[in-house]
Amino acid sequence: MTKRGRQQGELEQLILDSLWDASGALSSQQLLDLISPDGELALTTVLTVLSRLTEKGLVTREPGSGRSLLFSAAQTREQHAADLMLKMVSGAGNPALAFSHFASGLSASDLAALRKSLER
Amino acid sequence: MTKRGRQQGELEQLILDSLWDASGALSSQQLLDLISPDGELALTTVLTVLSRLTEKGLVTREPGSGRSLLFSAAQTREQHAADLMLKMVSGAGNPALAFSHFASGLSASDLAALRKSLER
DNA sequence: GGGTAGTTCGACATTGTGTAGAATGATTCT
DNA sequence: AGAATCATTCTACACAATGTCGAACTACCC
Repeated sequence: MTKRGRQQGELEQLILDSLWDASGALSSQQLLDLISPDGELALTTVLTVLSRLTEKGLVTREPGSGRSLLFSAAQTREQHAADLMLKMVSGAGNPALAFSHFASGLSASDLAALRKSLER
Repeated sequence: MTKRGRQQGELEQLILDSLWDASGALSSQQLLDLISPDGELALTTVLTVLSRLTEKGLVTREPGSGRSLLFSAAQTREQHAADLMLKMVSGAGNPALAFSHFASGLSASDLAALRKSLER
């Protein structure tokens, strides 16, 4: 067997979600306040995860005021979800069949949204 | 941090794929022959992975001839892919937006298949 | 120039996966 | 029945990804 392919951790996901929910870019300290208001986590923990997410290309960094950095998600939450869905399709065998299962699992409103997005 | 919810390893995927490609249920030995015709892997390796996949609910086992067991995938490849896609949708934030990204990433033929599967 | 806020480095624990030898248990052969 | 056989389960170890930080480092501000 050769080597592996990635995972998605819980804290990584939490941080990504926080970045997506935020209006703009956030500092590490702001992230910490959002994720762990009770001071459960250390700031360095957040920073470590942020650098790992950056390595994976999921987060970007830009200089903020002074010595600090501002972090933001590299893609929107929706683009990210869509990318993952597309990856599933490639490994789905018979896409037409997969789509029909997929469609039957969608809620009525999601189904309507999907139809609409295909209209153009 | 509390507990996790995992992903998919390489050998696990290979075994799932073999089960999906097979016409019917397979014995551990048949699986081994498919996956590692050169005898690179040990039979116990395959069995360990099979029991992990069974724990995850991805593989089912039934009694075969004699002492042996027959393994098969719990769902079709397409159902599995669809389930994963549906899970993405729930975490996608704005599904309508996710769908439009998704649609623009599909090939023409996949797009046609998706449209058709929504027609009823 | 020294203090400080914020980052990077290095470290250690936990868990998931790959890998397989040893132990167990059922089937069959004589 | 007792022995030989052979598939499964148990136990174990290695390695990578992730969670978690303390310590060291460094740029900025006064």
